[in-house]
Amino acid sequence: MPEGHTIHRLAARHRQLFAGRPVIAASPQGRFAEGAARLSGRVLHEVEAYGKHLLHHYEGDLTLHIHLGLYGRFTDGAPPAPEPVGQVRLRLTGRTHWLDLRGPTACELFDPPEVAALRDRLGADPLRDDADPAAAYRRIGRSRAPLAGLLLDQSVVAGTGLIYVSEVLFRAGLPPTTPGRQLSPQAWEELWGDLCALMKEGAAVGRIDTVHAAHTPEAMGRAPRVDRHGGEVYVYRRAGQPCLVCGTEVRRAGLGGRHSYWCATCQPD
DNA sequence: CAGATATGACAAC
DNA sequence: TTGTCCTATCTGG
Repeated sequence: MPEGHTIHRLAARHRQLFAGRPVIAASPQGRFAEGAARLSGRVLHEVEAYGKHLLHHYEGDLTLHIHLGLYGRFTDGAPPAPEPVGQVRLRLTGRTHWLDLRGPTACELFDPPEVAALRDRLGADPLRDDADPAAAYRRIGRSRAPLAGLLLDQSVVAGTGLIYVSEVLFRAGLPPTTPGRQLSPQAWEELWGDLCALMKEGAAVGRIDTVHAAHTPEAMGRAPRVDRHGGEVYVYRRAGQPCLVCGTEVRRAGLGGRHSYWCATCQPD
């Protein structure tokens, strides 16, 4: 369930549970056996999220790099750890908790140059203090590519996924096909500010809510919508359903290999 | 049960 | 643009 807010939450969780002490690492599934062996017994110094990437920095300049991709997920708990069920790529055990990782796109060990290379190829992360939104606008403002694609490009903005991009464009009243260079610096400033606010709230709460108070189920006199991703949203995965604001049928179209959702009335060309 | 689906990313055409 | 990775969960029969 990973957009950037989830990864930042996981970073805080892992820091709290494991940082400052040695951990035991194992790969019950076997696919990360070598890495787990190298890791095992080291002290976890710091945990960091960068966009959708999670980094565990261990003693001896060894960093565990994890990207959950579409399917990856973590579970944790207090001992005793359950018998591994399914494909557990990595199990960490600390003093007070265990942690299981399944189905990640990436689970690998990085040395410092590899960590630096990762940072270098990632764009502005709305959840990081060191984000550089001006650099992102330099890419966006001179591109003819659709805004949705630019915002999903992790080298432009890091941590945004389909939900946040669809929703922030709805809130800005911009269709996903808007050419990047059509966005004024002021419009970018607002978009970036909204993205930061939405994702910070998402990271704090643990779900994605993007619907303004005026359009909540209570305010509009409708039933709350419970979706698998667990929040109230305007357009994401609502194709064919009425727009929460104007009633127009929400549309969906393929855009750069991903789906894009929008209301043609609230987000006119 | 088989089949479809999923908030992602990358390689190969 | 298409296919592949990889795992769990939800759907329909």
